[in-house]
Amino acid sequence: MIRLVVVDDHPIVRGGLRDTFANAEDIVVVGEAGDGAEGIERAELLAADVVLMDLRMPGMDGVAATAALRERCPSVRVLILTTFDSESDVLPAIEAGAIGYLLKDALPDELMRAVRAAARGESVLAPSVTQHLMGQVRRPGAGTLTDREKEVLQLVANGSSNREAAAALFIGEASIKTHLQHIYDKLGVRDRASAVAEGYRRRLLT
Amino acid sequence: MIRLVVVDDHPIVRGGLRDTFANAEDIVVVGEAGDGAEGIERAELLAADVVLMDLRMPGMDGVAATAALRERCPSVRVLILTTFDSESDVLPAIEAGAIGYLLKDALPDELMRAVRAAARGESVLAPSVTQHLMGQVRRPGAGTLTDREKEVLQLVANGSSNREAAAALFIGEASIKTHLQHIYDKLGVRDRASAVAEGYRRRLLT
DNA sequence: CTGTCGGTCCACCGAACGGTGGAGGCGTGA
DNA sequence: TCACGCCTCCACCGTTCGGTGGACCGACAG
Repeated sequence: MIRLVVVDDHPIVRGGLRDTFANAEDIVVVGEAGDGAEGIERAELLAADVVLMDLRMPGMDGVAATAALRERCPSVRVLILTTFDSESDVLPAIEAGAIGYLLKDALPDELMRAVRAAARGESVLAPSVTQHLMGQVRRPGAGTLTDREKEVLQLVANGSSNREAAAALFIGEASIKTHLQHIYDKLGVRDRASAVAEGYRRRLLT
Repeated sequence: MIRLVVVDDHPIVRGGLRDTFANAEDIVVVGEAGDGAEGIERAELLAADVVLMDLRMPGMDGVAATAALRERCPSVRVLILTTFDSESDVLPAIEAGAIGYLLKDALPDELMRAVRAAARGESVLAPSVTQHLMGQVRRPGAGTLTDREKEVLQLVANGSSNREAAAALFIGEASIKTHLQHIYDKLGVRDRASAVAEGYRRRLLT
């Protein structure tokens, strides 16, 4: 029996999911929550196997909740169920440790199969989500800049030369160059201009 | 006699302004409004010469109202009177066609002189506002890249070197350099990386 | 305690870039 | 008709950048 916790800020959605899983004899909805913090609590308390998590919620959002839950209860599988499949939603969720990512237009049948797969530790992704992911994997080192690297990139975007960025961060020019090389590798580019462009596309820069 | 309409969402402010202008024998407050849409209506209906416009208001804000009013009644002078002088407030207001921009800490005397100036078609700006404006004017052509320049900037953002961009556009490398120089001038930057950053900030790039 | 990761730093080199000051052609609108 | 904006192109020069292949340190996890 798979113990499921549903986390979504809309009571309607929670009701719909409860109904859906009422038809499955191997899945039982043991708890519900209206925001991330509550979801973590319920999942831990009720010994959930799988958590169905919405992303956009008031208070603690789904990404933060997923990360926190993975930290505290690594055995719990988090399956994202949301309306949005933009890159800026998908990537942080996966990074945070979600095992799957479905869209709310999924059929009840798909949903149940996904929950069973998640319980077994397998990943299920909506097709459009797969695309985004492929795009990331193609770039080795996958898009996660360190804090320092983000600082450097921001300075470069603001017009700093390597020398100026070094002065701003109180480090040597050589370090700036090293950071930039790492940034180029991670973003899959070859110069500062396109690194800045990638930074904006991935919402790393403001 | 200068016919003035006051647009501000705070009744207190409107009252203060009415008092202020009661002492001027060449200015008469013919109407008031609490938001932009109402302000446009009043200004047109009452044949205003000058409109004193707040920027931050519920409903239609001052910038939108200024633009709409300039569109419908080009003879009406819009004088911004607000608390804020940040670049993000000032520039849109000026662009929208405001003839002057004062801050609410202006003295009554200054205010009246500004209204008279506006009625004559002259511009009066608060000192700090002038600074912002200079910063923009210093960049000639201000922010309007030509189609060709946008193409070049897009290519650079996508990682092209000057040589590659030249090949892509079937022109010489020298032309790319010239375009880039123009782009730097217009955007107020000194290198391709920050040009790309500005491009994203101004939504010229995708 | 031994990898691994993040951050710092070094040297060298060729290539690319940015700055400057031009110039000519072409179309549009005053 | 003439000025203006836009696009194209040229030469020269110093500076900066990007590429490579290292190196050391501290922190943290396995």
